[in-house]
Amino acid sequence: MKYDPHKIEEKWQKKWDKEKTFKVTEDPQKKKYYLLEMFPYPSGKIHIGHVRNYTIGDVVARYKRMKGYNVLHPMGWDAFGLPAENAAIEHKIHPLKWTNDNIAHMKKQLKRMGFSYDWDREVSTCEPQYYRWEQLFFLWMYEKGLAYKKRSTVNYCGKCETVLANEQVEGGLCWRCSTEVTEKTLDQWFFKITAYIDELLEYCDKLPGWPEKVLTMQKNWIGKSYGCEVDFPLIGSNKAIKIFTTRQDTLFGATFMLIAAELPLVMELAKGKAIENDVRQFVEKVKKQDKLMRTSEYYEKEGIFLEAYCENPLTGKHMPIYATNFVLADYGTGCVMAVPTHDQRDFEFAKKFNLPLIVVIQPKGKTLDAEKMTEAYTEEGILVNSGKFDGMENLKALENIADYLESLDRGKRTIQYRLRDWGISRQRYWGAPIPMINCKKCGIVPVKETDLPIVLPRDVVLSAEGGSPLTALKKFVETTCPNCGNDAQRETDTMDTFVESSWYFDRYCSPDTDIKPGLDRKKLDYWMPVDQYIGGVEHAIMHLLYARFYTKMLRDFGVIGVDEPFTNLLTQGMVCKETMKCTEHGYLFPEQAAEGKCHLCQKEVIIGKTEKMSKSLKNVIDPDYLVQTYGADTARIFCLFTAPPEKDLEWSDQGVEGSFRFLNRLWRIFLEYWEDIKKIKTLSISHQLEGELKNLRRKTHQTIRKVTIDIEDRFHFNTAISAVMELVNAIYQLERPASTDKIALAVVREALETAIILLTPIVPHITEELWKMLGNKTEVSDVSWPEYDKAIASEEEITVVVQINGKLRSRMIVPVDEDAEKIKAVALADEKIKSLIKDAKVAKVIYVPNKLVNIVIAS
RNA sequence: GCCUGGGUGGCGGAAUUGGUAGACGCAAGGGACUUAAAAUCCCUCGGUCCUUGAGGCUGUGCGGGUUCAAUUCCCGCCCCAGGCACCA
Repeated sequence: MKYDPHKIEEKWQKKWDKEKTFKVTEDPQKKKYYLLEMFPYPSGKIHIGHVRNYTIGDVVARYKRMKGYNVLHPMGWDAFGLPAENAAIEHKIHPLKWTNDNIAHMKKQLKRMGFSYDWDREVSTCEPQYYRWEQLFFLWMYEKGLAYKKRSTVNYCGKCETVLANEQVEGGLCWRCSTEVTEKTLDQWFFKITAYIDELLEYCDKLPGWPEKVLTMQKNWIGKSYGCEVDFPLIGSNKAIKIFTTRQDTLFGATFMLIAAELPLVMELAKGKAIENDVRQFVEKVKKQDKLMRTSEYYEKEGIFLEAYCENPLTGKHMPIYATNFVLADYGTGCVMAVPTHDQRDFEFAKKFNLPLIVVIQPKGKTLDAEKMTEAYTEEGILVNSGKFDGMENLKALENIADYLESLDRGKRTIQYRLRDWGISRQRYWGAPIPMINCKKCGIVPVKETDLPIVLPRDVVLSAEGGSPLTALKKFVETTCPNCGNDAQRETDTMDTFVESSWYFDRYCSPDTDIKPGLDRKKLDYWMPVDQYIGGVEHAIMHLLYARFYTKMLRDFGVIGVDEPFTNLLTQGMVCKETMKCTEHGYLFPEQAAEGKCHLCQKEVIIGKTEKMSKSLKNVIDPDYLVQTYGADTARIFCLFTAPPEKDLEWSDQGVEGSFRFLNRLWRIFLEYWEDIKKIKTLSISHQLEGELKNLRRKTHQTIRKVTIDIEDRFHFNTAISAVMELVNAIYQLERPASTDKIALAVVREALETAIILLTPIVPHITEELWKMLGNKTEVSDVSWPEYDKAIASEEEITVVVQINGKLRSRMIVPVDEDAEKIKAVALADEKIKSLIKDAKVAKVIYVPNKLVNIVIAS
């Protein structure tokens, strides 16, 4: 009987589907476990990254189920987003149809993988019954001032008359028509994430189940810094320029002022001067520069003198004011005091424009000369040229100078954050409508709660040009003001799709609740928070921070009762692959570049960088072929075996074969013993064995220990699988006992049963089949996770190595936990060691129990 | 550029707290079985040197350091990946 994965897998999947094996309800008698994987964007087909993510999750879900937990393991669709609109434009399919077709296909693929989802809880975010609650929350947020409108800039293509996503800008040009992208200012909706900023930061230290690196990234993203706001009076005016600095210790060295070019203040200062036109041109130029690159160390620092001066509040010296490209408008006040002697960027700028340098920090034991400096001195030191603060250590002076500024009323201590409020407006069709109305008389008016949901209309035509199709749809836009009853217009911006993904895990707890607020508090109190969240590390900052913010907000609305949504987080590494490009036809799918030639023009394909698999780069692998050729169990075990979950996986076709071979090996050794072990009972724990059988039984119990630790503590499935492979190898190595040797067969049965149970979360189909063949009435997924016996698993003898000066010289086999002095004596008596030591003096003998002896000799 | 990770044989990886570097698997080579092939089973497999041994030296991105002992800790550098606020 051959191992036939397709037959076995489809049989069990049908059963799971029909019997709703993985459906769960709240059961106060059982301990709950909420396992969540990041839901997918329905891009068309599942990719290897999904298979990896969901296999990891499924192993944990099935493992916890066997451990006796009531496991919630849901799945759904992050169904709004840009690709649906692009598909609509390119293939003339409505985004809804495109999305739903993709969902249907991907759902089939996920089911074919054998994942243990409770499909009755499926959620699709583009459905009004989902986003209506998000619109309700929006109204509540508006009421509390947590949603507000503010002017902000977007990337705009004048030719397409369309707002472009960052992804749609290629080297400053529109991806469709290559027109130069410009900045456009619009009134947009923001969520006030900064209202929760300190709680978000504090809880970074209260999430022990999160990877340290993610918390560090979030802390840095929030970027809390302590400093001072300082006023620099404008000469010839009663106004002042306000700056933020964390380096008030260098204030006496500030010799000029820098302003971000896009600040309105720039044109105000230039107004009416001869340079006004030049300044305007400079500002336009800067606006076109890449925001990322502008602040780079190597980017050309540009600036223009505004023919204006301000006064240093401590020295009284006049400081020329420049507009520049390397100061960010949206951090701090957008103005920076320049201290060329102690900031490298300021130094370069000062050299370029021939501006004065004053040293205010002297390093210990050296004297800096402003004339001879070739770069800024950014280390610690002693203050000079700083009035009454001279001689003070610069770090200590931070406090004193802050006090002084406050006493002069020229500045005050402030806290500055890097994190900005969350802009959620999108000038797009395929998203949740923002439930607001613009009335000429009443201004911005919220939709009445009773009028929700504002359903996204279906009958729109999408094209590459002309902006959001909602704006053009009269029947959607035209409405009456809920306040005064006059004609008014609906908001046509839709919400960022990160809004949907900020609460879908709540909705899974009560997916069918259709009364306000769409979340059943009782059910949420049972399931929330998520015990284990698993997803790509690329979401480490934005998605996770937004979800944390939204959770705290919903808590304050009384909708849920938890402070944080995810107790434990596993960030899996990405699946990466090299990209392939044709000079004429752009990125190519692997099958479009067979034998290194473009399928359209036969031109040589350019192999590009290795990057995260993504549809836009077309460097994707279709998991269907894996399932078709080897079955879902092989695809699952391969994804787990190839690398530990948190590590990036660079795709290679090698290795799948080996995973398939292992399952066949398990199948064959099982068949070898099948007839003989069917009716054999397992041995009691206390049964004494000798020799090979004793060794096999020890290996069996050691394997339980190893696999349990690897799954429970580390999620290191690759080493768990290795351990089971070793156990299977050990069964192969045992000399085949006679059919009458009940004791030996019982040991083999225990080893095989153990291998099957331990592999159940990983490869659920083949194990279910083998378990049934053993004559069991229940299913293996309902079996309790096995416990190992400490006595059986323990070794009696152990290899201890002998080192001389840290170099391996000999090894010896000794009883485990042997007396230290005895072992040292045996090591020194070793023939080989003796001949190596000869007459040298033994300075020290170190013994690491059950591991090694290191003999230190004088050379 | 900034923030965060990572770098170990031909390849994926293992080494859990500073203690035997290379588990397990892939690829490769050799052998057995077979008319043959596939499948299967067995053996070899970091590099290098010779006196071919239960051998020596060397080896975890590069250069230093701490230690009896460093893939692991510290300092400096190189390379790769992710995120950088409208891809999700």
